[in-house]
Amino acid sequence: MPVDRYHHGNLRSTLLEAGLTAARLGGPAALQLRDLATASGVSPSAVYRHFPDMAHLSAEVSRSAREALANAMQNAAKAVVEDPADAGIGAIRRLHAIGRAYIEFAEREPQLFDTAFMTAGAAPSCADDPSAWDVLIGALDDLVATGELHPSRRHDAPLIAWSAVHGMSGVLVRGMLPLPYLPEEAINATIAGVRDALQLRHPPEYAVTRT
Amino acid sequence: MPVDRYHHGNLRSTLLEAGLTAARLGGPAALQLRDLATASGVSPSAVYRHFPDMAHLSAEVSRSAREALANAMQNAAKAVVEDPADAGIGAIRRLHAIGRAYIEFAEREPQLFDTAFMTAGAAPSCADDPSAWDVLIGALDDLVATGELHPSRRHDAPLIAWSAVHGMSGVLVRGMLPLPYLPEEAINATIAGVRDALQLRHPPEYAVTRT
DNA sequence: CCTGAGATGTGAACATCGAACACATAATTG
DNA sequence: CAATTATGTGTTCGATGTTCACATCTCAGG
Repeated sequence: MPVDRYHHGNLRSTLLEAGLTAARLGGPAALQLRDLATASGVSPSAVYRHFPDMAHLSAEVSRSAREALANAMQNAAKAVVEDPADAGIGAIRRLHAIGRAYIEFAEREPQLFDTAFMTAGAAPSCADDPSAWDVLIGALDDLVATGELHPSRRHDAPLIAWSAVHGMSGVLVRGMLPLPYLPEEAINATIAGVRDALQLRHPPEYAVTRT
Repeated sequence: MPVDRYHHGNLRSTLLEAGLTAARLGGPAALQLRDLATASGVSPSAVYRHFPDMAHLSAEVSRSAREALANAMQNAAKAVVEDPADAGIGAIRRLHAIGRAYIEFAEREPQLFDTAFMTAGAAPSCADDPSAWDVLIGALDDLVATGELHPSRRHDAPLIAWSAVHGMSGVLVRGMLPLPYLPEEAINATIAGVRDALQLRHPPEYAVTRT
């Protein structure tokens, strides 16, 4: 249908889509105005009708990447099955699930993860969009509500969880994990570390020793 | 002395120095061949006599930044005073010190920290240089030697400490710390989280409540 | 049904960037 | 002293983001 029309129709969203695809494959460096314009079947100057700047386009793509990350976490949390006999176990498993989803997103889509957090000290706060942070806050509130997390630990809990999970993601994305460690055990160690730091129970399927 | 000479003398180190200064002020984006050449009082093409590529120059500057970080950690560890009555306390305090030094380096020199870890999945391993990782390993071995860290926790310990400290650094550098948290308490929370995850003692001066 | 105004896309510029080349100059070595 | 190597210059090239005059489409109001 959209062939040979002088006007594109919805160039803005097409550019963002092309940007997301390019970022997934080549990271922030692949976000180039001329490439995205060509991929959208349009001349370079047309971009400026929808974005004041290449930086603004990149920022929007980065925001989309953060959204995709938050969605991955949310989906992982929803996939956790509740234990009817023990409400707290579900909350603990959800925290594990979102942490694991975060790191595995970084491992699965390293370039996109890099794009998500490429802003160099620009953003004054993270409060612009419903983000991974909010998903984490929700999970921690659940833990307090079910009595699994002591309220005195609630204040620092997001900082501990966020820094550990975000840090391990960055390590994996940059290929900075030294030998002989493997990504799989690194992820498990990080999740377990957060659990121990927050003094949470060990839910059955995440028991370290099984024998 | 070095005026109006056709040959610079030691252009390579001058370029690296200029690169480090530029990175400290403007981050990876400020590492531009022409600027560094001009700052070194030399024509752009001269750079290629000492580096095959701009990417190689940037990589060297990045390596220098990682070195500066490792030095900051090492110095912080050396500044810890031993307790003659309790050898273990010193080891615990050294772990705290190097973690704090890492994060505070990122806070003090965000652009340089960004430059230190700018490589996008390029490096296959981190084993190229005596790095922050080695300082961490040394501190953890000390903890085991003094009986403060249980040997069974030694294996995962570097992953836990590294991810948490590196992650909080990234959060602070990118200005991603949400309100109402302050950098100071975020740093304390991260250090305390690592300590709890590794089940270490609380050394006196880092006691949370003092009254 | 026009018709003109605003929205959207094009093409040809320009400045700047990393890079490549031939050439100039210094340092070193036999 | 001669010649080979090392190091720096000047010019040029392709690619990139950006701008501007112009072209084309859309659509509301006579």
